[in-house]
Amino acid sequence: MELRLNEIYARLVAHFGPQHWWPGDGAFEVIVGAILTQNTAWTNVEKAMGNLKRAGLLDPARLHRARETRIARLIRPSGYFNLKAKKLKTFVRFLFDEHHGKLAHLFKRDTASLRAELLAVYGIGPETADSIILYAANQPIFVIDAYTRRIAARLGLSREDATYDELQRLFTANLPRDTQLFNEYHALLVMLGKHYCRKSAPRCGECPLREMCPSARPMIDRNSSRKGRGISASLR
DNA sequence: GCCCAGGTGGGTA
DNA sequence: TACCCACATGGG
Repeated sequence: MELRLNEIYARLVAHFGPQHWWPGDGAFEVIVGAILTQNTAWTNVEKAMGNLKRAGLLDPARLHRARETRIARLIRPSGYFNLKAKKLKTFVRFLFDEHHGKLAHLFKRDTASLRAELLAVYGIGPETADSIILYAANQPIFVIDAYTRRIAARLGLSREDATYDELQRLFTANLPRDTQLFNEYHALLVMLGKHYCRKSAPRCGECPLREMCPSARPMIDRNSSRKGRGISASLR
């Protein structure tokens, strides 16, 4: 298994190049982005983040003081704005109540306790918690998302109904525990998912993993027989 | 007009 | 535990 995960990574890097996700943005921006992107396209999140930034609210203390209704108005483009405003407020309240408003204080604890503490906060589930741990706290944990789930299933690495923890174990048990590797690997899987391994109408003909993917051919056949948008159309 | 997007929490059986 | 549902905007 380890060999395949290594080969997958090598192919993705060769195809997409290094991603450098969330490097320059501060840890707090990463957290806000992680909450706003829940079940939402990143382009919409960028609009909402821009609004928050212009309003000077990409700052724990200022966000803590801001009205929830105002936050909701600003993050409207990211969808679920009432819910996400509540989640953002809940997080900063937690940060100030438990950690003096300092992310450095929160991030001091070991990965397992940090994860447990984040999961206890309203609005933070496994993926958001792990995104925060990996991309904001820079601790080695593998993030599982809809793309990772779909790609792993199509590659035959996991069952369709695998749980979050099972998928996470698949990657962490077969890769060196390295923050930078986990960061790049997850970002590359998202790129693959967006461009080739889409939910409907996957573009297997151009996928860098097509030779090692058992679902590639049936996927192409289904599409080409139905709409003529399979490998022949993809390869032009 | 329809499907989809870097999920999560709450309710019901 | 296992489903089902609400939450909502914007792009293809």
